Amino acid sequence: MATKSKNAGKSAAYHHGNLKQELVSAGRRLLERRGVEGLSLRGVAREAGVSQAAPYHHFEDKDGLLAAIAAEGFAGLSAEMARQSAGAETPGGHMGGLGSGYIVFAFENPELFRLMHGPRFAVADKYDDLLTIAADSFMMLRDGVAACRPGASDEEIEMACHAAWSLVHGASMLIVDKRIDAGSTRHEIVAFANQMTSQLPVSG
Amino acid sequence: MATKSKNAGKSAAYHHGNLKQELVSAGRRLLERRGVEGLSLRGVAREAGVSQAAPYHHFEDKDGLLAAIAAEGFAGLSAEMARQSAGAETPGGHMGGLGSGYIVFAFENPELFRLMHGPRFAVADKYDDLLTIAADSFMMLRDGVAACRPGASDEEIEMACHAAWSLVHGASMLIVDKRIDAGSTRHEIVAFANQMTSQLPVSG
DNA sequence: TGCTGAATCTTTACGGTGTTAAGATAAGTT
DNA sequence: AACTTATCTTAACACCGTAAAGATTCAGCA
Repeated sequence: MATKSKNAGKSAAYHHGNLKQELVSAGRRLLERRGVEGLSLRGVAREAGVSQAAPYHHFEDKDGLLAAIAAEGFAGLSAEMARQSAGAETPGGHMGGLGSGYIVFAFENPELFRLMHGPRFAVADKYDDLLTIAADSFMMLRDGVAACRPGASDEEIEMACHAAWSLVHGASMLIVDKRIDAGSTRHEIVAFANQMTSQLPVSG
Repeated sequence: MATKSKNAGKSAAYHHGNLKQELVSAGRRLLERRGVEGLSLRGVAREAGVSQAAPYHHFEDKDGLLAAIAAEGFAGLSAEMARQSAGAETPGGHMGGLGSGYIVFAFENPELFRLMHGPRFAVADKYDDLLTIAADSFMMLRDGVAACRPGASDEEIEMACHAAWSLVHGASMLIVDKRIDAGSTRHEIVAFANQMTSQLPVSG
């Protein structure tokens, strides 16, 4: 009874409720299927079953939608880092988990990872929300590094943090680009990542 | 005298001699001006003063031209690495030079560096020429690492090499994406790169 | 209940893009 | 000279991002 709220029964032609989120989901789906280059706004609208101009009522332009997808990506990255580092008992182990999480996320979401670090959001006087959420994972790394070096100066910590970030980021990129073969299963990737991070002075 | 060869005087309407190389050069020019996303095949043809379909007589498609541009990029990368490491007297110093060259090249050719590591050539059953020349810089790194660890096993060397590569590649990417500020002059970048590579066990 | 304004979606259109097919022109060969 | 081949142009196609204008539904108020 009572088609009171939105979309009571099933026939959601106009106004189907949460197009915005559905466009983001459709975008993520197409992203891993066709790659960053093959991702078109019209294609996303098609996938969501909506006309080509509909997305413009929810996003300023194509980059706006991509920024929303990238934001979900950064949230997933932080979550994976938290997951892999949970339960570690030493600062070094915690650090290794963070790095493994970073690399595992890239391995399991290659196109999303590429989008997140593409040239689109480098300017970013817009997209500061994106930069904020993107900074989360960096802060996790920095805290991990700081915990490994209790008495170190700020400069030392910053440098070690840059090195750790560069190491895991570079490894992720090279794996995604298939220039390094780190295995094909999640388990192998974790092992590779642990060997990798163990080369850093912070976790020694 | 004799307008014997090609393009004797000046008026090169049809057949102006070396369109292929000129398209690559025009592409590199537009690349740093408008970025990877803003680079269109029609734009390159325009810049070279030629019709929109002319490039198809020299390259299979747009990716073919981009691959040629990327190949020049990898050659430049190897050259910069050789330049920065020349004259080093210790294996560690040599290693640091290689890393600095890598990072300096990325800093000075950001869009080219992005193109070189974009998603386009990851498939690469075509483009194996590109992969070959791209492997040059990697082999320089590997030899440098091996020289630092005379008695090490192959596995150890490979792992250390992957770590070194990841470190300099990640730093380059993060600098290009403006997520790390490593300074604005070539001198500052070299200093940053040296601090960075000194965190690796290979150069200790 | 019915009316009104706002939110949402569609249709249509414009210029730009990658790519192909057909024709024009120059260079090289015999 | 004529012929072949390489090179370049023009014209066309489907796709793309985006804007303008119209249609449809929803929410609140009489």
